[in-house]
This record gives sequence, structure tokens and C-alpha cells, in this order.
Amino acid sequence: MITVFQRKNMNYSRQRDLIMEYLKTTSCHPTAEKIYEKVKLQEPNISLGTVYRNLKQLVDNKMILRLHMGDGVDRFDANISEHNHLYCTNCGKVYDLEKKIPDKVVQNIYTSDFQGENKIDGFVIYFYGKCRSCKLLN
Amino acid sequence: MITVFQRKNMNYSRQRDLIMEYLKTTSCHPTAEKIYEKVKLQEPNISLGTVYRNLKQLVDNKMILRLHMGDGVDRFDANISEHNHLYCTNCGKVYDLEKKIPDKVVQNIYTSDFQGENKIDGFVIYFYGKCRSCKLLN
DNA sequence: GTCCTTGCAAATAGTTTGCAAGCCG
DNA sequence: CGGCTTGCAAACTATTTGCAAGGAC
Repeated sequence: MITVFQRKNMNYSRQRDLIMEYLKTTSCHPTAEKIYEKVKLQEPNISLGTVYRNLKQLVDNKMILRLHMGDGVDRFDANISEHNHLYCTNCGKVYDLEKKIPDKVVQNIYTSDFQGENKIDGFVIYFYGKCRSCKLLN
Repeated sequence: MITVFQRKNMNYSRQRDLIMEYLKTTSCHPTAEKIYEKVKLQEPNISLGTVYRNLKQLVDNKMILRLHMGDGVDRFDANISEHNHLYCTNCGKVYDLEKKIPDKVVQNIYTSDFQGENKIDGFVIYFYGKCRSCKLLN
């Protein structure tokens, strides 16, 4: 029985496992601090440093994504499939935008030229606006 | 004679003026620290706090842009016209991508739907890759 | 004169790191 | 056992803020 960690040549560690499991259950794009609080419920001795170290390792191994929504705090996402994010400028929460940007559009963005001067490896789009709940409040 | 600051209901201040002037001369997307060093040459007593306060004010008044390229430092850009940015993952510099993303594509991104559930006010695209210089080195 | 802005220094927020002890394979 | 991982606390980086003095209008 090969674990998801072994597949990435990572040792098993209870702390890392709990972090990964928590991230897989949520779509709220938690910050390191929030992850720490949650995992602490099951592993009271865990330290914030450990959380940061594991998040870094999981990101490096492409098991999770790190989002920089521009408010100074990194957020994490275990959903590594192609999707985009909306930062609600009212409540500060980050939402998944289910609908993909059409392949044709992505293609268009990539080849949008840049005169072949640079080598574009990828891009990230961050959307800003109001989430459904906040929209309804006004 | 109405200054660019008065137009925005901002007082004149020599420090703010120097920051703005420096930003207008460069396209290197400097960090606050770098701006501080540069302006210090002309205004040796200026403090870093003043630089941060003015940058914030200029951003709030939409006279400059604040970029979050994901490396933990904010960068600033006096070019507020529509353009995108490339972060070179090799040298860490930020470049302007002159060519716009075609209006049709932008339109497509906006109306890409999101089911009208959220209200999208805008989006930012950050490109990652290698700049021309770094590409040539390999 | 009033309100805005400054320099300075201290404070804060998020994140990283050195170390000795503990766990995985 | 050897190397990876941990908890803890201290360190670090980028940025913000309180305050008394100085400048704009």
C-alpha cells in the first residue's frame, strides 16, 4: 500500500497528514493560521512552524496550491485542478470559480504574442468583486 | 496652474512629488525599499515610513498600481494603462508585457459567466516565466 | 489657524529558522 | 542507525502606526 506521500518521495508524518486531510475537506482557502487552529484540535502539540514547513513542502511537491490574493496573507488550496479564484472585496473570503476559462481563451492569452521575447511558463488570474452573499446584502 | 495632485484633492508634498517623479521615469517596478533608496538621493532625510504612506495614498488615488507578484514584496508601477506583467522566475525582475490581451478575450473572461452569482469587478493576470535576457542565458 | 504630512522609532503581521529531541524506514 | 521531522523560541522581513514637530493652503 503506497501512500500519497510515498508517491512523492515524502516520508509519512502525522502532522503533514492531518494538514493535507484538513485541506481536502474544505474549500475555504484557509491561511496557515487557520490551518494551524484546525489541526491543533486533533494534534494539540503541533506548532505553527511545523504547519508552515509542511505547507511549503506540499506546495513544492505540487500537492496543494498557494494563493496570493494581495491582502498580505497566503492561502492554501488542495484543489489543484484548473480553476480560478474570486477574492470578495467585501468579506475577504476567497471563492472558487467553477467555470473554467475556455481553452481557446487560454490559448489566446498564451500566444497573445509577447513577440516570443519572453518564455511564458504560466499565468494566474485573480478575480476581484463581490461574492453572492455580499452582493445580496446591498 | 493646477497640479496633478490638486486634481486628486491631494496637497502638495515634496516627498510625494519625488516618489511620483521617480516612478514615472522607471519601468522596473521597484519595491518600496528601492524607491526609498532612490528618493533618498534627492531628499536625504526622507524616511521609509513616509515612502510607504505616500505609496498607499497614490495607490488609493489610482495614480499608481500596486503589484503582488507572489514573492512577498509589493512593487509599484506608475504606468496605469492597461497592460500585464511578467515575473521572471529566474532573475526575479518584473517586466511589462506590452501587448494587450485582446478586448474580445477580456470580454470573454468577464462573461465567462460565473453564473451571475458573483459580481466580478476586475481581474489581474500575472504571468510567470523567463524574461528575454534569462532565456538567452540557457 | 487648521489640517495634512513628516521623521523617527516602536509595533505589528506573517513567515522562517536554529537547535536539540523524536520519529520513519 | 541515518536522515527527515518536530516543538519551541528567537529571528527576520515587509509594512504600519503613534507622536510631536513642520509644512500647505
